[in-house]
Amino acid sequence: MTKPARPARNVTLADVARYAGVSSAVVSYVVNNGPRPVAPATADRVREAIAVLGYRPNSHARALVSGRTGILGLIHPGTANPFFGEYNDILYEVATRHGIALLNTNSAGDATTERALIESLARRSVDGIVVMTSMSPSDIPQLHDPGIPILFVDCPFPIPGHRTIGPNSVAGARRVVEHLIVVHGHRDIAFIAGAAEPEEREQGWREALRVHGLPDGPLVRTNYGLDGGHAGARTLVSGPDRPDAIFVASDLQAYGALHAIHEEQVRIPQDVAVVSFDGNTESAHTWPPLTIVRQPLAAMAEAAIAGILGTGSPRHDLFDMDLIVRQSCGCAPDRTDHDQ
Amino acid sequence: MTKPARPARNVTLADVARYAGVSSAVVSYVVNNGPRPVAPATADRVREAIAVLGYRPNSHARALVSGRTGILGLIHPGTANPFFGEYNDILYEVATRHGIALLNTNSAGDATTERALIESLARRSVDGIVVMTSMSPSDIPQLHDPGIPILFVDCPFPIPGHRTIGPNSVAGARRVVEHLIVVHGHRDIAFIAGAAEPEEREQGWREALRVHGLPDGPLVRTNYGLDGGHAGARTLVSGPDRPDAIFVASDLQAYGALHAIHEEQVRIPQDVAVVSFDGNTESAHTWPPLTIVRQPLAAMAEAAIAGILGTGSPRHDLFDMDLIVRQSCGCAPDRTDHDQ
DNA sequence: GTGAAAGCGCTAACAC
DNA sequence: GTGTTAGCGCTTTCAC
Repeated sequence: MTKPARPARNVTLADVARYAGVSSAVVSYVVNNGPRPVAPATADRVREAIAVLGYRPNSHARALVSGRTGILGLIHPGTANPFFGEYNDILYEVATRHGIALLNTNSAGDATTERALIESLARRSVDGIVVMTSMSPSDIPQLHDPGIPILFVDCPFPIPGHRTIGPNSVAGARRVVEHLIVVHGHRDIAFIAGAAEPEEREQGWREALRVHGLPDGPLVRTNYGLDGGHAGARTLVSGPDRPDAIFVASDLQAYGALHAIHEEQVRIPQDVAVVSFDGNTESAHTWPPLTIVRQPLAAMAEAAIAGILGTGSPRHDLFDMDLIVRQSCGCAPDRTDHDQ
Repeated sequence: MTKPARPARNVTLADVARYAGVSSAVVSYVVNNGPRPVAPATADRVREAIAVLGYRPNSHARALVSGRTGILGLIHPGTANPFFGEYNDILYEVATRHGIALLNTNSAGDATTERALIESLARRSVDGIVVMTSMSPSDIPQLHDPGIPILFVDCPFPIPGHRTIGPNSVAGARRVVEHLIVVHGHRDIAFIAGAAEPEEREQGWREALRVHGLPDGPLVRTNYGLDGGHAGARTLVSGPDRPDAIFVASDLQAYGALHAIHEEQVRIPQDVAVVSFDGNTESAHTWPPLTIVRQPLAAMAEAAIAGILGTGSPRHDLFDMDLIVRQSCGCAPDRTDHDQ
């Protein structure tokens, strides 16, 4: 990556100062609107010099002096998963509103990679790190202090010494499963789980069943991808005792599940109802449109950025999820529901 | 993992030097493996000092001296769109392999925002910018030289003075439409277009029709989102003269289109075949699974990173797309096709 | 093989 | 209201 061909030397503050006939301090004051006042006429001259010379402050020099970079590290498990893609967009929007930029990295959902990324991001001297974590409680002990603030989002459990944010998964899962029970009268409700542990969604599913006096339904543990959902649903639906309904642990898995169920020529929701967890935009456009519990991404992103920028006192915050009823559970179609 | 009261001042090279009883130059040589040799014993002492003190080089000081940051700016239209989400992941993978980090920004598909982002990224002193561009040829004149290398990906047209990379959309579109004509004998093939201009996909569609002596089919111009595809397909399918088949300009629109067609109780592919353009992972799991032409993301990402890191001589490269046949066109199911 | 020292471009005391 | 200047932490030339 040899790239010398650029202007021999970049335009610096000193150049601007010379051109405007002022000191470099004044140029700095103008550029930063402070911390000291500058006479309007002088400021104009400086601004003109900046324009003429095409001056652009060197953010590294600035960071070196001020100690802050205006850049936050972000670790996600891959934006190919639309859930994290949407989360990423919202986090970006909030961060931008705060004038801060995001250095994106991809953990591929692996806790070890995630830890390495935290280290590497710290080395890049970011101001802090937001991680859509893939860690289990058992991974926590191996987490070293990177010397900069870290905040965990999409994190179901508290991490001592850190700010953590997540959806209230137990309540969310319970809510959508109870919809299946109470509104549609389903009694044999299966669960397609992800690989995570502990599994709050599983807990919510069990609670709903228990509270309504129902036995545990079948559980298939699989990966969080499309193919995981596909394989899981095929198993559940092709067997002799097909469940009345399936609660799927994530939208992505649900897309795969829908596919498998259609392949098996089983009707949704007549033969088997399907509901899922996350609430991607696309879940409104599957066939049939998915009934889901949605994570309040905007609120969580807001809290995350505020948290990492603020004092970040260790705390675990759970956000309530919204039930969005569409057709895959058996509810009547509503021509406008896909706009939600 | 309680935060062990952050050291008042960060550990610097000088601290390490002092601790190891050497000069700061030697520490630098050890840290960077050069440019001058260090005696093994000395190097070991230095490495120990680094470990003991928990020294972490300050990347900004380094960037200030070296003039390079190891960070590339990336502009995408939003990772909520899984196509760009996947593109983002692959670009990250390739960039990481080259030891460089990515500062992500979101243009929301708006050319004006995109230009502003280029400016703002340049101000952040990145080494270069990769743009998944949303510009039309008419936006080009307003593009100012940001003083750092820019490379445009997902760019259908050449931009004077810049390296541009894109899929061979005309050929790709033509290929999938010809599949509809040649293999399935469809004659009345509609097109759901995106808002882009010029529209190479439209051109490919027209070419396929023309070459086979078919009249132009109906065209619906809409936005690139799920709802655009939904509305477009509803229009096409609910009218009196429903086409035999629909070519949709992007996967995301196709998802919406599939939804609308199911809602209208029109069978796919028996009553209307659907094919689309991009090739997201999810397209293998829609119902029915989509026949698509796929963009060779890996190859394009490789070329993009190599291009921005290299000399970047202005050039326009088009990459051939792959036809992936699944069921939405009318081809027979294949139990393994969703693994593609 | 190692050390001294000159900056990289900027901010913010501090002096005037 | 403006100028002078001392660093921020690092790389690298140049002496030894």
